[in-house]
Amino acid sequence: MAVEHADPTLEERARRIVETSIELAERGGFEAVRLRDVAAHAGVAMGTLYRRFRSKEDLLVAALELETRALSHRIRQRPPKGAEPSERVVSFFEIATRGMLRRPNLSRAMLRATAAGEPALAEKVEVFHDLMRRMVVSALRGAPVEGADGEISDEERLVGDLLNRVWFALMMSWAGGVQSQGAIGEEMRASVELVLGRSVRQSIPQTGVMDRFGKQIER
Amino acid sequence: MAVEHADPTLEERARRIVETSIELAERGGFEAVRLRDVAAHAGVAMGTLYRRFRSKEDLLVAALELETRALSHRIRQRPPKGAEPSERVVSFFEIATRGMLRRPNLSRAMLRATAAGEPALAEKVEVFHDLMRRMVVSALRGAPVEGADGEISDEERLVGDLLNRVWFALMMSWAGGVQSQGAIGEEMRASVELVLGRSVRQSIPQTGVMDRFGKQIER
DNA sequence: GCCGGCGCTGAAACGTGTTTCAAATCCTCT
DNA sequence: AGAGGATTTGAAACACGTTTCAGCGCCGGC
Repeated sequence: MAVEHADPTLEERARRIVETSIELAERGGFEAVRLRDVAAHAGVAMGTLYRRFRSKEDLLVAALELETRALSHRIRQRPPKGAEPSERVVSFFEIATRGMLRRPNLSRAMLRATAAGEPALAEKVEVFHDLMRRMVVSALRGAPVEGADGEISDEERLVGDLLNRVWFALMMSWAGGVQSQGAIGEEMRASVELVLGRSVRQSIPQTGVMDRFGKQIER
Repeated sequence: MAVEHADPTLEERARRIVETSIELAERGGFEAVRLRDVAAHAGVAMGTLYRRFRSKEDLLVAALELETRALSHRIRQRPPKGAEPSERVVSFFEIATRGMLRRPNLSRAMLRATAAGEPALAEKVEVFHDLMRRMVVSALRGAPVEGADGEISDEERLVGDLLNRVWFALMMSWAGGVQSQGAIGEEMRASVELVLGRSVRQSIPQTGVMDRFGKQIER
C-alpha cells in the first residue's frame, strides 16, 4: 500500500471523489451525479472510483457521513442553547433541518441514497444514525457526549432514537415533496414536546397523552 | 376511450401491470422489476406502461398503495384487540410489520420507491401516509375512522403521524439492514409506550419523560 | 360502410450505472 | 538501478430505465 496518509477515515483520492460528488449533487441532485463526470472532475478513472465505492449510493452515503460529521463539529462548537431539554432538542433539529434545506438538491440525493436499502451500505448508514443519536443526546443533556456510545443510558437512547426517526421521516417527506418546508419545524417541535413534556409552549400539567384518548372498552 | 370499467381507481390494464410488478418484486426485489419484463408479463408494450406510470418508482408506489389498501381492509375486518390504546396501537404496528416482513423483497422495493424523492409521486405517497394515519387513529380509538380526515382531531393527528414516522423510519432501517427483524417490534413497542404512557408493561405512574432528564429551569 | 382520431404496438435508440481487462504506472524492497 | 507486485488508467462492453416514432387497430360518428 502507498504512504499512509494522515487522514484516518478517507484518503486523499477518496476524499476528492466524495467532494466532487457533493458539488455535482448540490448543483443538480441525484441524477446530476454522473459517475463519469465524478471520475473526470476528481481526476481518476472509473476503475479507481469503483475500487473505493461500491456504487453511486455508496458515494452519496459517504457524502452524508462527511456532512454529518461537519454538522457534529459545528454543534460541538456552538451547542444549541436553551434552559430545558426540549428547547435544546428543538433547537438542535432546527439547526439540522436548516443545514439540509440550505442545499436541497444535495440533501435529497443523500437521503435517496440512504434509502436505497443496499445491505452493503448498512454499516455506513449506521454511522450516520450514531452521529445523530450523539447529537440529540448531547442536546438532551445540555452537555456533550464524551466517550463511546456505551455511556448513553437506555432512556436517552430510546428518546434520542425516537426523535431521530421522526426527524428522518420528516426529511424524507420533505424530499419527496409531501411535507412543505415550513411544516417541518412545526411538526418537529410538536413531536419533541409530546415526547419530552409540553411545558415549553403550553403548560399542561404532566399527564400521559393516553388520558386524552377514548376510554378503553375492555373487549 | 374504451369502455369505462367498474374499477374506480385502476383500470384493468394498469392493475395487471401493478400486479405483475408485485410478483416480480416479491421474487427478486427492486432490480428484478425490469420494465421490459413487466410489460411482457402484463401483455402490454412499453409505451402503454409509460402512459400509465411515469417511472419504475411510480409503479412501485402504486403497488404500495394497493398493498396498503389491502392491509386497511384486513384491519377493518379484524381490528387489533386490546383494552388500552397503546396495546391496540402496538398490535396494529405488529400486524403491519408482519405484513411487510412476510415479503421482504417486495417491501424493500416499495420503500425504496417511496424514498426516491420524485416530486411527481408526492400525491401517491401522501395517500399511503393518509391510509396509515387512519389505521393508527382507528387503533387509538378502538373504533374505525368513518368519514374524511377532517374528523380526526389535532391530538390524534399529532400522535398518529408521530408514530407512523417512527414506524416508517424503522422499516427503512430494516430495509437497509441496519435494524434487525427482531428489534423492530421492541423498538416500536417502546416508542408507543413512551408516547402514549407506559402503563401497559411497566406500571410507572404517569410522569412526563422530561422528569428523567436535566431539571427544567423554568424560563 | 367509411372516416378520423386515439391509444396501442414493436422496435430501435440513447444515457448512464456497472463491469471488465490489458497496458501503463507507481511503490517498495533488494 | 532493477524486479516484482499492486494500483491506476482508458476504453470498451453490457444492462436496463426511458424516450421516440411510424404503423396498426379499434371505436364512435357520419
